[in-house]
Amino acid sequence: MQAKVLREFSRGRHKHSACITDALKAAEHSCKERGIRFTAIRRRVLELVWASHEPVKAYDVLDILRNERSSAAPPTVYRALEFLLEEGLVHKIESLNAYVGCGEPGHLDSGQFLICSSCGEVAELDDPELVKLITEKAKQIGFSIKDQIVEILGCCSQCLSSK
Amino acid sequence: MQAKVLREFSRGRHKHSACITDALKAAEHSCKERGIRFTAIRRRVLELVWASHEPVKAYDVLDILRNERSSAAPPTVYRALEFLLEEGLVHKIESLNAYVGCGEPGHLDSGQFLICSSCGEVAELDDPELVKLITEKAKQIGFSIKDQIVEILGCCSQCLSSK
DNA sequence: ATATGTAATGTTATAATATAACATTATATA
DNA sequence: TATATAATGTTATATTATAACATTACATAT
Repeated sequence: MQAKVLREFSRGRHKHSACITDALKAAEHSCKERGIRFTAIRRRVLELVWASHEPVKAYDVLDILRNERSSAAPPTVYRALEFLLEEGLVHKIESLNAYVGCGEPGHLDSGQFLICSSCGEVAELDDPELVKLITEKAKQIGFSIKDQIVEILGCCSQCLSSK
Repeated sequence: MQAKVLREFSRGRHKHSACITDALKAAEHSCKERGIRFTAIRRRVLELVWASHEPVKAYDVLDILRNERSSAAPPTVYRALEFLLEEGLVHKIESLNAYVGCGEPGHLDSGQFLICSSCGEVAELDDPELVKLITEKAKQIGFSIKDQIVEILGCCSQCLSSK
């Protein structure tokens, strides 16, 4: 069984304005459906997170936001990120303290991330087989799962081949 | 196939001084074997990490160390932790920014962690099947793995049954 | 036993990440 | 239009981690 790739490594091509547009539309739709407010700040933070191929730091978002909105401060960004995380619109990469747009908004599992330490990009997989195996292992010792974090560190194929 | 449990949930019993002693002995042995210095600071930090059933924060270690050694400062602790991480004597739990003793020092894989949000304890598994599956999935998209982070959040059996 | 290079630790300062707490404003809807 | 709630503004501070340079301890070559 092949894992579904929710987010690919960019491989130099792919200036992903289309991804951003799609992500914003999907977010808008998903929020409207649930009667949740997709405010200007939240939209803009999501856009900034998507704007980079690499995971984005909260304070990098803040630096940009400050140029646009004099009132921007750490809570501005962290609240927006918290909202986006809760709504499944972004993921936090724990090992980097950074954020990426969710490849499939609204989607249930938390995703598995491949982190290339060479180019800094991150791919997202959705692999039900892996999720299932982890769930089974936990069950064997009576552990009830709320969330799974899978972050795979290494080198992507593009970077490997350009060495 | 059953995962090997490198570190168990304590379940109230198990005041684990024996674990600490074993861990220190194993660490000493492993360092001696490799001609690496297991200094007093490093030993003490490892001991303090092991002293708790729960993952330990760097600054909690520092608070204790300050009472024993007037020169203790953040770098004292972070350097010791960095050393212990490199030598495979402790693990960092990325989602908690905290550290646990490695259930099997010197051991190759990075372990899979079950984190109970109720009691705060962490169990460590070594599951070759899971490692293998992750490795295969990565391979399918041409990704070369350096390290795997698996942190499973939820509730341990003890806490589940005491609800 | 002493000199010497390297590794470890000491010391000070600061960077990077994140949250608390309370005030104000905007929005939905009764 | 009043009101409750959610969102944002604002200030301050907590938490986590590293940089940079000085000093000390240790291993080992002589």
